[in-house]
Amino acid sequence: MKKNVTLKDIAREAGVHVSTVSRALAQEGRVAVSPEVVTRIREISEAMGYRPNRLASGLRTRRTMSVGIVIPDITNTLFPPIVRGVESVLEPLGYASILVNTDNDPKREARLFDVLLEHGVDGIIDAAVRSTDPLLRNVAAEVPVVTANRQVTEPSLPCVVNDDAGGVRKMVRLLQDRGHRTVGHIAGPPDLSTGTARREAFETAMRDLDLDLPDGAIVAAQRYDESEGQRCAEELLDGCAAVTALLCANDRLAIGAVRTLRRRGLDCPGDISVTGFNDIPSLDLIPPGLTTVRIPQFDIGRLAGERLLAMITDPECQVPMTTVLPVSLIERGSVAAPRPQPGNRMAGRQ
Amino acid sequence: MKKNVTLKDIAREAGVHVSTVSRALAQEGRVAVSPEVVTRIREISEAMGYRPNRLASGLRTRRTMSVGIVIPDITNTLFPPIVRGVESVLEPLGYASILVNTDNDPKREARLFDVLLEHGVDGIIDAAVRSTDPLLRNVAAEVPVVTANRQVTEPSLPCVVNDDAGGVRKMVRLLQDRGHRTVGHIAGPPDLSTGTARREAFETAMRDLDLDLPDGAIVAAQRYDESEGQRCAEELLDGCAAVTALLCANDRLAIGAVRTLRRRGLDCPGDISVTGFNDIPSLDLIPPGLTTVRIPQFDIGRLAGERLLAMITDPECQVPMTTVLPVSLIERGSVAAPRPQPGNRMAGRQ
DNA sequence: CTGGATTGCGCAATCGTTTGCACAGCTGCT
DNA sequence: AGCAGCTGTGCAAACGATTGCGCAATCCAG
Repeated sequence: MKKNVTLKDIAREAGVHVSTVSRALAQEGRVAVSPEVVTRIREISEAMGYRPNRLASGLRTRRTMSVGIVIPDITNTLFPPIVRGVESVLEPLGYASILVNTDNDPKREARLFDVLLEHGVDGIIDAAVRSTDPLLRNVAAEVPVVTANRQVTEPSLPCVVNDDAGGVRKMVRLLQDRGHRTVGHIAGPPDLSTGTARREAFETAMRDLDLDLPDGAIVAAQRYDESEGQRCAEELLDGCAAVTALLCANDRLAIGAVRTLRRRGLDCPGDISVTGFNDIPSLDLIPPGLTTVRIPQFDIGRLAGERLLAMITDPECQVPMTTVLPVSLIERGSVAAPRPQPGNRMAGRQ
Repeated sequence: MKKNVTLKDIAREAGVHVSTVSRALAQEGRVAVSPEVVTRIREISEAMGYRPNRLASGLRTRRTMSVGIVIPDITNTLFPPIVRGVESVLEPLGYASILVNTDNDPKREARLFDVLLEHGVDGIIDAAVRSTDPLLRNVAAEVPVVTANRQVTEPSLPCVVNDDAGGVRKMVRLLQDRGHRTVGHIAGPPDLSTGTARREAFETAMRDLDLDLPDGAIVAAQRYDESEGQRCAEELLDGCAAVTALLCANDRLAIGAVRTLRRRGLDCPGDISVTGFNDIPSLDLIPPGLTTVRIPQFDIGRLAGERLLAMITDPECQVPMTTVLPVSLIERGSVAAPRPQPGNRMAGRQ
């Protein structure tokens, strides 16, 4: 493991003081250095293969050129594009991203926040935040924080989120257009902003469009995953047989719901229509082709990155508290008109 | 942004010197500190919410408690489980992972290596390495490096890889069992170890099992993605009409190949069988259900993490140069017996 | 030609930890 | 009693970069 070349080495080579080297290499010093010296030092540092020591400079300046990205789980395909979006703005500037997975475990989350702060990250993007997250509040007191995709209830932290309400509204309208009157909702976890926002939007839209919302037509999942989708669909179908469509708070729930339908011998969309949310990658390849709401995953990350960057570079600057990104409806094969005779459903059920 | 509490603050509070605090907090100092002082200092540091400054300690010790993870692209579902595997061993010990995406771009890769080294990572796990990678060689001279999933040609760097050859062999034997005699191969990029290893294994297996390997039955992709799979399948079908099965070097190539078949009006597996490699997540949901080779993605990461950890904690230790993990065959719906009359294919082609 | 402003650079302190060394007090041996 | 060997703690020098301050040298105006 060979020794790295430092400012001192360059200074010795160039016959100047290390402070001069530092200033020559700094892009925009307020202290002037003669142009000739600058170019000479630049050349020497280039030739010697100088690589700044971020530890040393960070120690002195409290700026490490690194950020933390907090997500629930990188194997969930929703998040990688968000991460790439963040990177797309931070990486070109030389920032390193420390990525951590919380697995939705508060203990883990606390530990990971500590790890990030120990490393002195310049800022944090949190896509794993729960609606009420006391830890993050404390973290935000020490370093800039932006939440992505999700938000805290009290909008005390800048966030970049999707137009969840708009997406649900469009979807309910689509189902109404297709002739559905009784729509069930598999809601997301109540402790996540996406879970509650989409649920509230669903209830509002159903009311506004004068559709039927019987008891038991809404079941909330504990987690955003297929098995919960499966479980909730069972519960919902058992509790509310009248539904002709299932609006799910997220694609994975929807995939689980479709699986339940299949196991009950029901066809999607023939017997029951199902819709998702997010339009996660390769969703188009999975039958019956989920009709869903596409969210701009990459842009969520990108904008969150930009907001964070603004906060980092100018701590005084006022970034918008809430940035809502537009969503769009993606129609595939999982929505059809409801069967004319409700009796048909019973046939498939046997 | 409040100031952090430092060793000095604790020292003042405890009425001892900062060096004593440092030693009291260090898990296993060779210099003794009296037990009473240790517990008192521990309590005070706990009460004051002390958080060690990794920058300062890293500056002094050249150990930062962080590692770099280099992958081509986190949105490629092959890699997230590997990343989680690495984390599963490093995170509990308090390591932070700096994750970078190379996009298979050497320029980017060079920049990212610099970023990692500037931050003084204690080691690097590289899952994006090309067979010949001069940059990584230099990096490895400065810090421990383990390659995961892929390896460099000269096994000068410790690697944790899959039994590519074994997987291909099993697959060729399966196809033979099903009655195939002329099998095409969509090979991976020639600059990746997985590309060449699987291709060589394919050629060997075909020869060993005495199957037909006509000219044009092997086409190499430039990248591991669906569009290349599509393109290569076109080329292969045009150049070698006799094949009844396509063994693809990876799942994404296989998905592309299936798409080409569909566009040509050919059925998979009815007209042509197709197989993949890796068994990436949610592959089971995509029709026709790719028969593929499952690789232990998580374990690849986990073992790579363990190897790296060993190298970090004991620079003298000799870790095994090559660790090969067993793979298993996953049979789904994309393989069937070849059609008895080869003429049928032409019918579908019109 | 002189004096104040400006320019270019060096000096040294600093960021928070770690660690080799020194040293004081104590033990136990002769 | 004297001395070697502990043990527990303090001192101070690093690690590599940044930056306020000071001081020469230069410049320009009066």
